[in-house]
Amino acid sequence: MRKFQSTLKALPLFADNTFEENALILSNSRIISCHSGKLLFSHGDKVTHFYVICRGAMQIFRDTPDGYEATCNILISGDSVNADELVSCQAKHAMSARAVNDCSLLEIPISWMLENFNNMNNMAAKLLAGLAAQLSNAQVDIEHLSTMSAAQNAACYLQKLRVQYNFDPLEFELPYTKSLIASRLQMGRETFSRSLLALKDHGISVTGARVSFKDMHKTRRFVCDKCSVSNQCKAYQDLHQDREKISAHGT
Amino acid sequence: MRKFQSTLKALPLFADNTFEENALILSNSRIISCHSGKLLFSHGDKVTHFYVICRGAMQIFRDTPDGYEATCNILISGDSVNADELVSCQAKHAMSARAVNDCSLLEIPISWMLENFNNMNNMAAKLLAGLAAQLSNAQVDIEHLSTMSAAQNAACYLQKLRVQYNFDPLEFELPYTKSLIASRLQMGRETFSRSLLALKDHGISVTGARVSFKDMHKTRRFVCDKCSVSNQCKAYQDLHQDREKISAHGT
DNA sequence: CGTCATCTTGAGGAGTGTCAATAACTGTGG
DNA sequence: CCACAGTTATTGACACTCCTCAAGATGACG
Repeated sequence: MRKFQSTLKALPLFADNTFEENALILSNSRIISCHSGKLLFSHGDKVTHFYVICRGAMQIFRDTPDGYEATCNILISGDSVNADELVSCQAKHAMSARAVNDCSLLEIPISWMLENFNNMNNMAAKLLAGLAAQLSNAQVDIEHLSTMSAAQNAACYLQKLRVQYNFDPLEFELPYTKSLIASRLQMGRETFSRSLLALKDHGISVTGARVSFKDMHKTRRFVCDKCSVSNQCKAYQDLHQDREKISAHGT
Repeated sequence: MRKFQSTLKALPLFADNTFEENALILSNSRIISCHSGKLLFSHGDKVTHFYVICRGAMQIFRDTPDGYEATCNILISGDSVNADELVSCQAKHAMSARAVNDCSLLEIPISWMLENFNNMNNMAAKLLAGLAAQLSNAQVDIEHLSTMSAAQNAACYLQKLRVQYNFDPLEFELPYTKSLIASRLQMGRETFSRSLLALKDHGISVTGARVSFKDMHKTRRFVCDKCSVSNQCKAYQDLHQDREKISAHGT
């Protein structure tokens, strides 16, 4: 168990805990691996555990009435998967979660979390902060959906990816398939494809999975200003520097 | 100050506090009135206070680049106005808030809240629960925006109003102007108007501000099932019974 | 080289936003 | 009680965006 102490230290949620507190958590949890494509849980399943991503990315989605699946979010290392369900004491999962690539997850029983997270130094505050950040993101998504074109939405998402992964500001590779991104943006694959073409006029050229920003001036005029900066709240600001540490340890 | 003890007791956020705790809160806060149409705060203003609605309704909105304003939410008695900003320690308001009708608000300095809410029995948990509920609502909104027609959206919102205000299940009057509701639903006034006409085919007839449900079977097949039940989390389930108490005392 | 998954491109149509004109409602003052 | 102005709501016509279906292209991998 000792070897996972550094894993926990690298997760924002547990970073401020004492050695003893994290040891207590580790003795009541497991680190599981979830290989690419595997369902972690499905809509309607009983909520048994609270999960935090140590490595990899998870797609959170719901099944639409017409048989498709719509992606609500794509979470990465450091993110809590179901903090909202923990807090609102939901008995059943409202969404489904699937591994986008090979993942490591910290798995803590819900009952244990409910009894103990209030006693740990900053965990309640961190959970609050994480929820507030998620809410803020959701509100921005709503704003984007209702006021911006598909192309603007796509451009904003590319910006967000750049910030989230701390990518090279000029060029990077899409970390997910285009279909997944389109689904995340609540649009059809075809519309996303056409949108990427349209971005050429606004300083972003996309060939294959390679995204490159050619003219930041044009781009900045086209996207929403909220997406060029990190909208994480204070407690999560250090996350970028931590990502590498997290990935290094979470195996 | 004594007379406001019952006002606080009626607000879910403070209902579980002791007499002494609420006395402490009252001695560090004010109850202000905000008449219809008045701006409580604007986007960009410094965040100085945490607000809870005792009576009336507040429109939370943002200004769109093209000069209009888009409504994010309409909050009513018992709701916290800016719990997210409190928790994420934002220095400036991300949205604006305006009174839809004459309101009473509990106004607590942010600094005091930050220092003390962790010490009160259940307040941190209540704030968490409230945020989780808001997040869940936002996610449902996204789902609705991207998968349902304008008419379905409108029908769902009518259902939600019925639940939120605990209205007669068969007939009620819209509590806001149609323009405001349309804005809340992220659609044009005209589209909302046409949607209401279309609802006749699905068991809902709207004439003027009067909404009546004629055929629940048809309606239930048309709307999303999440909107017919309260999606508040446990801590807020008692709210319906409390609303009258709140209104009675919050003057 | 074939197979499978993913992505692109084209054509057509449903749904919603926009503009403009008209109608209904609200409150005020004569 | 009625006339008036101001707000709010409805209705029509039109354009545009995005979804859908269908076909073809590209790429990864055995």
